[in-house]
Amino acid sequence: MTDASPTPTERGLRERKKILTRQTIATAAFELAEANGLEDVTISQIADRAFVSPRTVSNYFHSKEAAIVAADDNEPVTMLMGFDERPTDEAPLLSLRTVLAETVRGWSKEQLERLRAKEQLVDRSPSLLPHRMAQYDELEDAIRIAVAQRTGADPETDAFSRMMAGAASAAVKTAIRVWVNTEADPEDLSALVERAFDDLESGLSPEH
Amino acid sequence: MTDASPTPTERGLRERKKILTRQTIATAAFELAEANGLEDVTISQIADRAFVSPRTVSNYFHSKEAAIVAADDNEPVTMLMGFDERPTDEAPLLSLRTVLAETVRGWSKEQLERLRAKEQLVDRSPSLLPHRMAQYDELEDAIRIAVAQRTGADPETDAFSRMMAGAASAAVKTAIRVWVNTEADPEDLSALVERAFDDLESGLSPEH
DNA sequence: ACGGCAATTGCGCGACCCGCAACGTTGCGA
DNA sequence: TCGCAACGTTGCGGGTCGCGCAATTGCCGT
Repeated sequence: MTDASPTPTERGLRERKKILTRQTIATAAFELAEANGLEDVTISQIADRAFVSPRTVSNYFHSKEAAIVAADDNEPVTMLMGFDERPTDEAPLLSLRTVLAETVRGWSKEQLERLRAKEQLVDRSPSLLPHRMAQYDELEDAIRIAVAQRTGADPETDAFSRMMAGAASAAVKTAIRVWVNTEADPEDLSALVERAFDDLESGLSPEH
Repeated sequence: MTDASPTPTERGLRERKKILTRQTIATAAFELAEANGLEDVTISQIADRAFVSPRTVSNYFHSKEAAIVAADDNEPVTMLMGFDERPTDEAPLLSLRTVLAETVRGWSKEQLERLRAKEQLVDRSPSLLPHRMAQYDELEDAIRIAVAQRTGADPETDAFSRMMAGAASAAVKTAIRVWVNTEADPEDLSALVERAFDDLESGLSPEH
């Protein structure tokens, strides 16, 4: 995301098509960037590949960087699906752990492959990094709001839900980064998420 | 930062002047953005105010956004000063807590005021957000490397140091965000940092 | 079926990004 | 002290981008 409005809960064909267009553009941008390198991609190329006009590309994204990074959108909203169904008295950190690990476990081989490719592309092209970070920040926001809603706190000023959200999104980020940097891929991504949460639950004391 | 190279350890007049120029440009950019709004600031204006040519502004920063956000640089490297002097057997989280809280405590009234202004500017101008996030990511990187160095782990693949870094930088971020959103400013920023670390140490269990 | 509304498009302009080459200053060793 | 090599700064130029505006297209609901 990074751009535009809150994801509409897809009413009508109209909304659906809009989302599709967005994905198409993002995917086109990503594929071109991976093939040609970030610098050699222009908005026109992206537009051509996505069967829209250059102007439309700009309508959906501020910049080509934002478009590239939005490819294969692992949307925060999607990742948190199921959180509200967890028992209200459960510790929020446990709910998050469960839901996030579950979500990640559900990702297909192809999704995972694209995720890895995306992370590696970001590593190669530093100017993508800010936009990637903004995505993690979106996840953090979504978590913060969900947690605050459960605990009845004010999402803006409550330190605890903020800390929780920061820690949980950091866990996801950590798992992904370690997974990407581990050539051998000895462990499953969702297992890495679990391990990251283990660290959190143990107060980050060095007893690994 | 977000841009350029690792901060040189200021040898020679040359390096010093370069850093000064950078700061001057960033400050000019920030002040203009705060006065006129992000959209109405041009590189030429920034250049004029910093007494350099527009081309030089581009030499220092990829974009005006990056320049604005770099104002009053609370550099990660600076924030971690003192970490290496902590006893080697101390728990890394405690070292971080101590050093970061100390650093923050050392910020002057003016620095704090600019920090608040900067955060609020970012809130008003969403396209600054990715760059702001990249700054926090830089802090995270610095922490990760420092921690891995102490524990002798590989900074790239070690999950624990990554998690630690993510959590610690999230603590700083949390403290700052809460502090900014708290109109009354009832608590000191460094106290908020301490509280965030308290949450971490207690494994984020909801017993506040 | 049709009226309205939202998405898409083309145009145009001002800003931006960056390679290149010229210029001036700095720092260092002879 | 002097001179040269290295480096920061600048102007220029061209390609790209971001976006306001207005016209057009095509879907949607009644």
